[in-house]
Amino acid sequence: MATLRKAPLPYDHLAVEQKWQHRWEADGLYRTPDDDPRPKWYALTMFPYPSGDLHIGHWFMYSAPDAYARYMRMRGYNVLFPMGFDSFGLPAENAAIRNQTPPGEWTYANIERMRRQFRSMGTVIDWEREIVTCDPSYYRWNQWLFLKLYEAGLAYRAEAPVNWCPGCQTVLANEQVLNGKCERSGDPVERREMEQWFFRITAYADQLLDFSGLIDWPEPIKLMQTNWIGRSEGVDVSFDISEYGLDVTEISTFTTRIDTVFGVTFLALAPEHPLVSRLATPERRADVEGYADASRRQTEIERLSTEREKTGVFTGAYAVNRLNGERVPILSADYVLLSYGSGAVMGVPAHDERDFEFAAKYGLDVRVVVAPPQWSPRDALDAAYVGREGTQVNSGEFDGLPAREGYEAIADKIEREGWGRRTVSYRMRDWLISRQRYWGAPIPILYCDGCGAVPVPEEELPVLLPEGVHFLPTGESPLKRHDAFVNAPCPACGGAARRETDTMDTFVDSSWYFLRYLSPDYDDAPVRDDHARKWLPVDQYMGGAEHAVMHLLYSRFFTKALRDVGVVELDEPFSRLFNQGMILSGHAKMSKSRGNVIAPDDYVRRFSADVVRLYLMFIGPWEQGGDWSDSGINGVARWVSRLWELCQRDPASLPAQGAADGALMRKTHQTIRRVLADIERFKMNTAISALMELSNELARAYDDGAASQAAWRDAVEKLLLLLAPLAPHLAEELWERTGRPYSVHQQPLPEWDAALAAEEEATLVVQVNGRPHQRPRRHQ
RNA sequence: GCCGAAGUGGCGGAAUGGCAGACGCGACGGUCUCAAAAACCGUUGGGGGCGACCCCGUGCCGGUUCGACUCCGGCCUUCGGCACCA
Repeated sequence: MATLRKAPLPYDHLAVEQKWQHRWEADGLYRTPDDDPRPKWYALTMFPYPSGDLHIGHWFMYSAPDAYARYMRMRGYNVLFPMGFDSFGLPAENAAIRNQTPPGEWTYANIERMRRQFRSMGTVIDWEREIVTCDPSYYRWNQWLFLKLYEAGLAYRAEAPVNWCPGCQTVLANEQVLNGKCERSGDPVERREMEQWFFRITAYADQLLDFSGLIDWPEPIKLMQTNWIGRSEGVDVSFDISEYGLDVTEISTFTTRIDTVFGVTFLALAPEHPLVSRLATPERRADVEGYADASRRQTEIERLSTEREKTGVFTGAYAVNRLNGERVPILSADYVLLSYGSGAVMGVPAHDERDFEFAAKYGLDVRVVVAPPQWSPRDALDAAYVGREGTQVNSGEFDGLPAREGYEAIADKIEREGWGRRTVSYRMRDWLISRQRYWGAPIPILYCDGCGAVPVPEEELPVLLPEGVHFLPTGESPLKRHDAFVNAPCPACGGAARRETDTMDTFVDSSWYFLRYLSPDYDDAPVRDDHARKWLPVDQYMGGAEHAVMHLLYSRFFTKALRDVGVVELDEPFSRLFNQGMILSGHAKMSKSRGNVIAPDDYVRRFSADVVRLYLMFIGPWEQGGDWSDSGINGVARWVSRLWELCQRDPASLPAQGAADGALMRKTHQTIRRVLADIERFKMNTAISALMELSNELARAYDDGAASQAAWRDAVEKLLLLLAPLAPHLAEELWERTGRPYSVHQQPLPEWDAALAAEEEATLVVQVNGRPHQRPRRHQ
């Protein structure tokens, strides 16, 4: 901290801040009563993982929401602003493996430290409502909710190809794989065939695409969710393979371009498609199975690489295109994904870029069936024509129709003939929630040889995580080797059964945590009905955009699913959403290896929590993040020092009438208007700069003796009220020292008067040819 | 490749159709001091002029408008998301 300002603040900030923190807590100033008659406002910020320290990113993330919550309180709302810890997860387990400390011990020690650090911020958080997701009193309800979804058919177990992270020794949900790598550890993800638990989020795809229940969400987040869900309308059309005498007589394919079906020159099946090996002719079998094995062995990264040349292999079999009776070859190709549509594609090289590239490589025919404008039958295509504008050609009875009409006419015929039907496909997959790790909520299921998968009865919840387990360096879950945990009687038949040893994805915990704050100690349900009715939905949610398709989508799904099983009456969890940006240091992400980590505690000791908070908000618009600079925080400390001195000036020496009274009042009302509007929109940076301007003007007016005592007192009072949400300790201390009644945080916000805020004289700018001309002198 | 966001002084940023650069940082000059730090005062987009002032300037090229950082079209760069989704 070499460049930091050496002079401390002109007051003992540590003593002042502790004094008020204790007083507020002793008075229960920030308790949120459930029976308060004022209108409710549920403000929520994403809760942290208890990694050990409240770092500067947390301070950045919580300063603006705290100011916002305080602002809403002063606007007269009964504001709920709770906090908790998202405390299941891998770091605790990795720490346990490293030093053989139980994950719970490590986690709770971290939570304790972070609670202290949180308190040093001086937030408005109601700690009586704190929740800790790794606590049995919380995860009991996680398990209970799982059972509700299970009963409703929304939780199911299935064998499926899954993403396996070798580093984390567990499977991952699709959303948790980025570019073929584990979102957490960065290890390349492998494909495995495993029996796992899923939540049927796809059943809600259309509801999740409907954002009409939201009041104000960033458009980019809605768009990301829309793209992630990836709804496509198209047609399922089948091709005849009855000539092979199998029990399966047709292959179904999904297409969004049924207008191009007369251009089909091959069929491509995913290598894992069950029909591939059955259709392969004896002489092709070895090649086909070798190809399937090779694609199975590829990692996600290799398979997903778009630069890679498409590969495939001929099965030796043919399928009949029922629209024109043609026999087309069936190939197996790894650009076809088993998990999308039916895992089979009708190949139309003339009108699909991928099919075109594939056909070029394997010498397959290219037949134009949607003629581009200005196209002549003699023209060969040098690329696929994917436009929807064009005329049907080579398409039998549909020739001459515009392709858009051809699409409908062909779809009608297919439905009439029973060859297929219009349908919708989604990119989104069901949510894989099994994790092969210890530190999570156990999935409350038993396996019995006689009865199969049996849910743990509600009254036996929670299924407790056993303590005192031994961790192997491989990361393998100790639950698997824990006989006392695994062996349990079957609830159905009383015979010997084995417990599920997988735990739930920690995103399950955070999908409903906003409910538990409403009745954290309630024992009969995850949330009390009357409390849910009073407080929900969350009015303003705040947090990082990195959760666009994970936490935010999961929470929306959970809310709708819990509504449907009767737990809550709610369509959307979060009415308004605001995303903050990221705090950087030296224009780079903070990391230990870069050595650019900013430790907030050091700065708090030197400058006060208020200065750190003010600086983090002053650095720029909250949604854009910002770059930490030591000289920047010096500037805020300087301003706080000036404010301290300024607000305590003795007005006794001021006159009864001041020459600048009008100007001062105008500035005061303009400042109120600006600050209120800015905090509302999370533009804390401009709210603070407006206060700086007002304080500058106040200082000038005092020095010039141009303010009356009354105007001075009024302006200082409004300045302190506006400062209260942004610098709560400083405002409270100055409020007291200027003889005003405790507490500034129980005062209403000042109001502004449009007439008083209006400029008294307008400057008329004369423009000639659009340029200012003869700029008038400004009158002082 | 597709989708989205953003490009403004030395730096963080302000202004979303009306005097570009508020507020702050940094820098420079000054006051105080034996000296320095801190604090305080002043100057600070670039260029020109002794001066009142003048010219240029918001990533690039065009357009709309009396007037564009702001709206429209096309490009460039950076960041974020998705990435063979048929």
